Amino acid sequence: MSKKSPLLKIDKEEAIFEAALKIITNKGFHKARMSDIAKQAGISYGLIYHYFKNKESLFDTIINRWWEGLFQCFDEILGTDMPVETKLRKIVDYHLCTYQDSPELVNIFTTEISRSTANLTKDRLDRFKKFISMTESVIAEGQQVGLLRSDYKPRYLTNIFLGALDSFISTMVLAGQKIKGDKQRNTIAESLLEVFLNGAKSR
Amino acid sequence: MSKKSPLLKIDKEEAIFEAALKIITNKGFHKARMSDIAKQAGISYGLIYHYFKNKESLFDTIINRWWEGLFQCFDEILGTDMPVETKLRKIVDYHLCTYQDSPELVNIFTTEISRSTANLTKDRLDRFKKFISMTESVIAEGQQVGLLRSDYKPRYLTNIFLGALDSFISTMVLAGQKIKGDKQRNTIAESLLEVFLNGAKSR
Amino acid sequence: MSKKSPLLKIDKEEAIFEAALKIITNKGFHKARMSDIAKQAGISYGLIYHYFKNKESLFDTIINRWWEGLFQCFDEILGTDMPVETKLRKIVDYHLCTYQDSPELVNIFTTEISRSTANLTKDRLDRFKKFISMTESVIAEGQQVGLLRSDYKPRYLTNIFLGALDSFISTMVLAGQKIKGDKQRNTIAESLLEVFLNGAKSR
Amino acid sequence: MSKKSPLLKIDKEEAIFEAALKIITNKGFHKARMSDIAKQAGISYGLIYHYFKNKESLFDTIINRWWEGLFQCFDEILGTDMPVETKLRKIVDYHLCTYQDSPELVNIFTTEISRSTANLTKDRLDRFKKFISMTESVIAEGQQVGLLRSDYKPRYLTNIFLGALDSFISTMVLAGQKIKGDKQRNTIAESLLEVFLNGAKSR
DNA sequence: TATGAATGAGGGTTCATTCAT
DNA sequence: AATGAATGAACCCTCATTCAT
Repeated sequence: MSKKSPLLKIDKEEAIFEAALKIITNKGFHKARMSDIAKQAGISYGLIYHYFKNKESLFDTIINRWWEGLFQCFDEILGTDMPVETKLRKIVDYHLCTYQDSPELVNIFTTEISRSTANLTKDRLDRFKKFISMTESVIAEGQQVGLLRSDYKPRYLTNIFLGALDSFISTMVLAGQKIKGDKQRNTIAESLLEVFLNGAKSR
Repeated sequence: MSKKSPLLKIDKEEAIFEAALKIITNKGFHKARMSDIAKQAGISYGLIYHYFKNKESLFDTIINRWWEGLFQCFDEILGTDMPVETKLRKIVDYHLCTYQDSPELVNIFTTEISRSTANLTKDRLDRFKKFISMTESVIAEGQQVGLLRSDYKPRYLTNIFLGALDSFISTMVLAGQKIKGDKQRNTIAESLLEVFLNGAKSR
Repeated sequence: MSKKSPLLKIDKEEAIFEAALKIITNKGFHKARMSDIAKQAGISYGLIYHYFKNKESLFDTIINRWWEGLFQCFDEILGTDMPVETKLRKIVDYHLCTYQDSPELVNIFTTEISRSTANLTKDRLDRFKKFISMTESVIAEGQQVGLLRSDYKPRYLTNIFLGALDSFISTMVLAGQKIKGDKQRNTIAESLLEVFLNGAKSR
Repeated sequence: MSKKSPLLKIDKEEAIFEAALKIITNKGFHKARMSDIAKQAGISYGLIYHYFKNKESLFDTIINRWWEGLFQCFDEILGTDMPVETKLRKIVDYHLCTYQDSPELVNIFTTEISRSTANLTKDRLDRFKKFISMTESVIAEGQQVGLLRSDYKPRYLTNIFLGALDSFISTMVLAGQKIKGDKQRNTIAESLLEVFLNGAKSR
């Protein structure tokens, strides 16, 4: 019988993770202090270094969670015969669902990685390029099957697609908006896709 | 014939400005050191402080240049009877032309302001909101005149429009791409607009 | 028996305090470097900032110690029926005793606060004025009970009294003199008071 | 015929001197910037270096003016047969008259030299000690002729005398008081001297 | 003389990281 | 595992002084 119930290792690590998400979201990676994160997590700041090698690796852990989910999403998409519309919808859904669960995670991805060269390491850039090119392969497939117009480079259409998606997220992040319920999420996903598919449809 | 051609005051200030653009683009605002900027500008450390009050104000000067150009662009658009397509085209052109002239300026705007809450001051957020709402007014006009579908909120279409635009820029920034010549710029602008107008067109 | 006797937290803070006293005494507040103080205290540079917010607050802590002692001294004086001579003697004794214990503290008070407008904040000036006016109230009481001549403004006599006191201190400070033992302190206190009381006595 | 009447060399130097007096009085020697002084003097700050070697020497020039006047005062006193009361009165008068003419000069002497070890160089300390010992010789003479009590060391009485004098000055400086007219100056001088002479008189 | 642009050493402060307990 | 004191490199900014014109 312990007087208090200590967090398990995994819980403590998760607490630090969540704290880092919140602090980095609010102040940005550079202005986020390890002491801020510790305070937010309710632990002493020396302890962070038991769970994470350093600030950089804490950051990487956050970003990894994003990429792992996203690449898992692509695993379910690529090489299957599901319709291109569905594939695009899944990409959109991954973004919006993650935003629903953890707006901070999406925010950090958007501000610190997707848009910034400041924190860019080779590893990070590589994964980013991989993400772009996997999306592009879906777009290209859409052009091949006649869903999307072929007079533009696949890269152009990819930019437009991801740009529209990204912009929704960013705007909500900046405005501090939450996605309230699955219904609102569906509305956003559908309007996004419809405008894109309509605009880019083959004729 | 002078033995050397010393920089005029205005040139020196501009040299610092350009150096700051380059350094901040490469390292981000926080990692950019004033000493880096001085070295890049080819001047001594303290001289920056003759021309700019401090790092923050140097940053503001950069951002201001972007906003001034953009708001001037809107001055030529808002309240005129030019077609909505032309208005949207002008917004796109401002972004692409500025990118052509000074990719760094656009990059900094995109990474440090448009996406980041880290450097956000009230002033900066206000101007950002103003930009969004001015764009929205053009979109809404498009809905009123029957160019754009009215079953989506103007804010949604605005996000899609700006998102697509922003994404193009960001991708080029990340990839280190330059826009080569006016012809390539036109192609980008046209595909962007056509996809958007098609996708969002009233029917 | 411990291998070494580490300083307690409170001792470390006191060590910094003492180091600051010494350095500021020797070089003045402005020329005193935080690194000097750290070196003198035998600690690393950044540690000072664990104990004191910044240089200014370290300075304030020093000054506060002076004022707290002095105001406590007045608490024991004001509103009591002890003879005016005794009250004045207590004021003199506070100065001389503090000088005996910590010449640096008195020196800093004298040079950086009592005489200088350079470091004067509103708070500091207010406390100084309070000190003057409390002394003046003792002098005025001496005039009322017929101990001191009433043909001069109480403020004049106060100046003469405090001036003589201050001058003793300053001279010893400048000369690096120490008060050796209670007997010497008594001699100084008595000659000071006798000359003042004689010179200012009612007749 | 010049469009404006340029200041003579001596006037310009004097303008800098006066400006330095004012600025150093307000901000203290360390916080006083050369650019502040230049602005106050109405000249460019590079020009100060034509008239004064550096900041330190500008400071010395100020202090010298004080000492020169004071030592000249002692020249008229020492070795003459004028009564000791008159000699002391002349010392008091020099302080008060100088304060009347240039409160800043007296203030700087009081705050930066008489009380501070921060700016103390050997030269400055030597002159200060010379001043003390010349005053002491007058006091000692007073003891010899039976005007002042001999049971105290001359140095003690000197401290009391100079302390009272100094305190008047300091209080007026801190309060921003001016001496209005010769009559007020006389009152101050007389009360000071009377209290001292009474208190210290032989019996 | 006169200007003010230019230089750069110096110092306060922050904060990631280490380490003794 | 946990704490937080301790370390010190890094970086912004100031300002006395120099120098080209």
